[in-house]
Amino acid sequence: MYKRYCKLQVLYYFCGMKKNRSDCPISCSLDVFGDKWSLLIIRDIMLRGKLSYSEFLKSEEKIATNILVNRLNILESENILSKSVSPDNKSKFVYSLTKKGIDLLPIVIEIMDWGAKYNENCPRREIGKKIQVDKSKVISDYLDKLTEEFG
Amino acid sequence: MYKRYCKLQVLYYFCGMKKNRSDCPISCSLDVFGDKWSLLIIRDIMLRGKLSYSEFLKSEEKIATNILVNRLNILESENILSKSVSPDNKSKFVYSLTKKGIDLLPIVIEIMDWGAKYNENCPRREIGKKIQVDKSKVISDYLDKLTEEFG
DNA sequence: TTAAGTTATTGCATTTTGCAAGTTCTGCAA
DNA sequence: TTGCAGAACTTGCAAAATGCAATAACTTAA
Repeated sequence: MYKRYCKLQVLYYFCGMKKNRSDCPISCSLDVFGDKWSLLIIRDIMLRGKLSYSEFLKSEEKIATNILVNRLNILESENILSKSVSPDNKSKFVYSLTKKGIDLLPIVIEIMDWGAKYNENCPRREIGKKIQVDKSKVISDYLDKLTEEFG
Repeated sequence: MYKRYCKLQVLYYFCGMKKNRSDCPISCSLDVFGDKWSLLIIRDIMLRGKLSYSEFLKSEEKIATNILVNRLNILESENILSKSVSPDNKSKFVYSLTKKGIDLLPIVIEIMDWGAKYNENCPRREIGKKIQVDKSKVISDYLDKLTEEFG
């Protein structure tokens, strides 16, 4: 029963919501991931090795289950994530980044760097420190890693 | 009368809303500008030479007046924008980017590049084409320009 | 066929957004 | 000094999105 609902949700997304506010690339991008949750899901899968609904749910920001389902559907509809049955556990789904999703990496890295620079209460972890030393190397290294893993 | 209200809005922002969802720098950044409008205001001032309330209001995405006031207050409270009387027209305010605001440039550029790459209906303008050729040069050129203008 | 793990839905309260209309403020010119 | 026009801001209401807690559906393996 809820599969049908899920498909409806995707359908609504494509039918009703496809109106971009303008043809500005920044505006169009924000139409897709301009909210407080989408890029955190991307972060989890991109930098923290999380792959499944239940793992995303455990993140410290405490996303609600309905919001998570909704965002996963949108990101899948937009071809940023793709969903498949886990090879390890056949009753489980795993999400992977498409090329389009992997290409969000520089945005995520820049946001992380800015956030760490201007928030005293945000400690830089390994990756944050590496970014300070050589940001473009971090990006190209992760790009290779993600391409190997998902691409 | 509305000046007092404006100060109240800022007060509410500082008192009530200062709860970051986590100490992750990405999450903290999104707590500030993770919505569909804030970065469009930044874009207008950063790349389009817009400086005032009435100019922001004219952008093609058609932000509502109450949302615009709210976001300007937040961005000012967060020390991303600063507000002053226009030297040209004393009955007018102009906003300028702080250092913290200028440092959003790489994020904005990366979002623009991604958006142009994955939206056929988003034509690349001059800056979009320059980004394809040499992104880091575009960033450093604009950084110089913005620093001279605002910094 | 049932238990355990995983994913999805629902209903309701709260918050945010969108929209349209109106208000206040400021400087300037008559 | 008054009135006007441009600019900035507020308000009220409807609509949409979010947050929360409880529940339901699905899948596989035993």
